[in-house]
Amino acid sequence: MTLAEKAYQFIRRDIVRGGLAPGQPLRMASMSERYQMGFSPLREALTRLQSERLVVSVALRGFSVAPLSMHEMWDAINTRIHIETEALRLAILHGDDAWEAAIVAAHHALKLQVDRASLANEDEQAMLEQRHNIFHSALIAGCRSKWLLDFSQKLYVETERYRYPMLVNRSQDSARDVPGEHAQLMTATLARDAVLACEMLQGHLYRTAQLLQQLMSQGTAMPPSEVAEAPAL
Amino acid sequence: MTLAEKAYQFIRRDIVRGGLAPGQPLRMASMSERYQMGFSPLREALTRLQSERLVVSVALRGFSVAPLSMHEMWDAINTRIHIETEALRLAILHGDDAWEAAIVAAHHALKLQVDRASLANEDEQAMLEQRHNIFHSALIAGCRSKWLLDFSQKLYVETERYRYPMLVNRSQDSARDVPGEHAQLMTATLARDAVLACEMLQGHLYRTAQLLQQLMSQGTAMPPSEVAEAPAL
DNA sequence: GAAATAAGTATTTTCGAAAATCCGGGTTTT
DNA sequence: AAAACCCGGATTTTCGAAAATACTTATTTC
Repeated sequence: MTLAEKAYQFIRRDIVRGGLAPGQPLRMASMSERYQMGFSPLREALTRLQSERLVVSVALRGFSVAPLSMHEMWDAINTRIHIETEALRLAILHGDDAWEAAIVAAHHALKLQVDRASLANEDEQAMLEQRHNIFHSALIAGCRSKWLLDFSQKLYVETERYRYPMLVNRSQDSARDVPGEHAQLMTATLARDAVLACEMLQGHLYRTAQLLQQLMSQGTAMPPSEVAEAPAL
Repeated sequence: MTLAEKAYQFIRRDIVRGGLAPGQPLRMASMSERYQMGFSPLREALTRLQSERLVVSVALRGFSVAPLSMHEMWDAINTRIHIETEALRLAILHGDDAWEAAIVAAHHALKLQVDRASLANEDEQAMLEQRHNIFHSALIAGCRSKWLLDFSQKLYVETERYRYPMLVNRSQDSARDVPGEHAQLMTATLARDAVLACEMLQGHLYRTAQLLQQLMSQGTAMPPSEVAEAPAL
């Protein structure tokens, strides 16, 4: 793996987890110090992150971590719902045996990690997040559209940024049965019930966003942010 | 404007117009020679183009122009239809006076250029393409979703790659009244008839893709490509 | 005193060489 | 003969300094 690739992963991780705060300028000198590498791989990573909207830049004035806002979060969630339900619909239409098997496998691995993951351990949380991603990706993997998968992944990362603070104070979502939602989503998908599966997926994503909005407006987590309205579903 | 930005625009232009052929390796040495600049800005531009899928790369084996295929074209077109009709629906819902005015202006400018543009002149064709892009962007600009606009623009560029060879032998689309389609699309949009407008937009994009498929399978234009099926509308 | 100018510092961007890695061909080994 | 190994040349990737640009503070001008 090249240094530029490592830089990309490290910086991305630090932005999602808040180690690099929203709005914070990313000076080449300090980045070079922090990640122990020269300018070239850092610039490459930052350029890439810019195209994923985790980083913003102004010519000749360098890069900074993209800011967070309620409005942006709802935009990302709504767009994700639109993209992913379409992808899921297509996957249910086209998916083969391997697709189904991958979903079952991913769901099982996710369940194992949900039970295992302690709230305290950072690495367990990271693994949980990763398996969550793999499960959601597996659902739509059969859609046969590279573009939908690509967009879906970009939006997953973007929303992960907002979701991360929630993991810390996970007590809040006691009212929800997230593992249950995942199971139902999988069941509907494997039953090839596109309408139901899409509804479940939409509800799953939407409820998460609502919860995040609550948390943020309570100021329990997260930095500066204008608090916007949840658009009508 | 930085060198990296110029590099990005030049290379992008050359890929879309075919000056850099699909599959062609992009060696740093020759690129540096061709565009008269060092490696750094070139790498930055190529990294950016990679995230837009105009360029592909393998670690330590460099970059090359992304290949073209019928399958990829249909993926791009279908995804574009899905994204842009949603954006148009939202724009019709939320758009204000400035949005309407911009559409009318863009449409007028496009019409002027359609009448003016000769088939021979490269620069006139480029201007036509630019105004076409501006018109389509103006339609959905009111949608209030950065992500939808972002994705839409990426897909526009991708499909432009396929559309470009068509401009050369424009005789083929004599059966179609493209300016008429644009006018009707604008009218339906300004009348806030979302259903009709989305139908027109979908048809407009779909017919273009069909025409391209015809042209390609006739081998009138374009390099190597497996010819896939047009999916049912 | 305010605005404009200029000098000095901080920072980004770019360059070109050095380091690391890959590819092909030829040689040796099994 | 096939596989494994090594070498030389080609190419990418990375580094660190130089150039270009932005920002800050001090000085001059009106």
